[in-house]
Amino acid sequence: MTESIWTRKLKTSPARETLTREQIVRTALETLDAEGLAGLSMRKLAAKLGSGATSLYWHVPTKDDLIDLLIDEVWGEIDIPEPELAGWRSGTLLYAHSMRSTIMRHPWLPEVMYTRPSMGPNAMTMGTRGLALIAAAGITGRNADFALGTVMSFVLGSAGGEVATREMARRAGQSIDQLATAVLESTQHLGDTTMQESARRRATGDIDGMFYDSFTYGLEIVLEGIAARIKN
Amino acid sequence: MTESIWTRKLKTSPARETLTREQIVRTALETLDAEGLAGLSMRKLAAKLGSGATSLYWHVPTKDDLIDLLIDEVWGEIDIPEPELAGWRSGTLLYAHSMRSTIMRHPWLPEVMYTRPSMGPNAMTMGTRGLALIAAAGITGRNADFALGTVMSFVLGSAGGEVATREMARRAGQSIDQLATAVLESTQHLGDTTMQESARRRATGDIDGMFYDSFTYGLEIVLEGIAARIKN
DNA sequence: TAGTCACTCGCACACTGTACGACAAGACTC
DNA sequence: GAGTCTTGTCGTACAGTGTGCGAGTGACTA
Repeated sequence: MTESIWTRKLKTSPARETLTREQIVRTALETLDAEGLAGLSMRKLAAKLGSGATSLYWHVPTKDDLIDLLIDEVWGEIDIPEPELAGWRSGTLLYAHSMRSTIMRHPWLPEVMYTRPSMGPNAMTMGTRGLALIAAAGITGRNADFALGTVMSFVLGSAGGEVATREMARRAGQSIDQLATAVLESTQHLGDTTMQESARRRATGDIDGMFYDSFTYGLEIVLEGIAARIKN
Repeated sequence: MTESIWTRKLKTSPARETLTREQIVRTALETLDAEGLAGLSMRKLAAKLGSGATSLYWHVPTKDDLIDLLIDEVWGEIDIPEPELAGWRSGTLLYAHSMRSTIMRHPWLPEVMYTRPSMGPNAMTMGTRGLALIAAAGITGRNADFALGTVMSFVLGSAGGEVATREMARRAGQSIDQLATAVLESTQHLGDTTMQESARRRATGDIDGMFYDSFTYGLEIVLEGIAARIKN
């Protein structure tokens, strides 16, 4: 007998201070949320971790793979209720809202989604649980895939449009309200009264509320359309 | 009197061979369609035009601005029928299909859309004509903006998902069918029968057709949802 | 003939992802 | 204790990126 387990356990635990993939993912996520996709470079990330730039490549094959990890990490934040508890309709409603707010917390998501559709474990369970909700509505087979796809497409498209607008304002150094009035002014020069009115609606009143209302209105349309499909 | 208009006109036309913005936009669009967003660099574009790299910057302030021009250029390809001719429902259907096929022709579109929402002239008229369709359905004011936004969000999300999947296969050097069977195999290891069946549906049978069916199914849901909104 | 305008372009800067190979520290075997 | 293996770090280097700057050039005007 050379050692008690206790000291031995201490020895087995990382003796040399070392980078971990979890650590990298966590820090990368923070940078991404704070500075956007353009603000994430391997060198800056390494600096933030206090390591050499190329050390990261031992833990992660490539930057794109790191982003895949980040996407799946974030999918894990989405709540999908059990259909037994919520019923298919309010369950899907909650799911859509949870997906939306996850995207709002991580505004870089839509941009990368259209380059690298994630197939990680969290994306998988999201699919499973989503299909369970749709199945509770009585839709099965191919149509279940389609119906779930419709909800996800809408949420991604809608939330994506919102983050894009906010990003545009940020880039121009304006608040969204300032951007809205700027757009309104630019429509004044055109003779297009339809767009003028639309722009005026956006420029006057609470924009955050309008984004939210737009989302719930569209979600209602989608859910109502699915409900109509069931009855027939 | 110094010159006849005829010779004068010839003189006024570009005497020195010179780059034009239209030319740049056209060539950039070709490269983008052929090689994707990552394949477009200012140097390569200039080389393709037979000019020095920084010459482009006289005609276009920055690469991002060039992409804005390209986005609006492409919006111009979308057909939006007059509501008087098609009625709101089939008019919106045609519009959505036209938007989808435009995105499929220019697969880089979704990716850039979520960074730079376009506000160019073509985007404007697209908005006007879209709102006209919705107005024909009897929806006005805020709700018209919302309803149109729902359709566009769905189309963008759905078509975006499709191009992302195709892009993923391309990157892996596989056909979409090969990708689908690869995904099916990867689900075999998991005990998740729901996703297994879903993956099997995708792996067996015509994938192009399935993408199309998925789109029309979702579009039907959206239109039905809007129709339900009108009746009440 | 001189001057102005419209445009081109080479150079340079700061930055990117990442391949490569040298290095080191702890763990394992004899 | 000595030697080898595994795990991990990191400096250097390469090929690329967007673009600011300033010099240069051809055509037109006064």
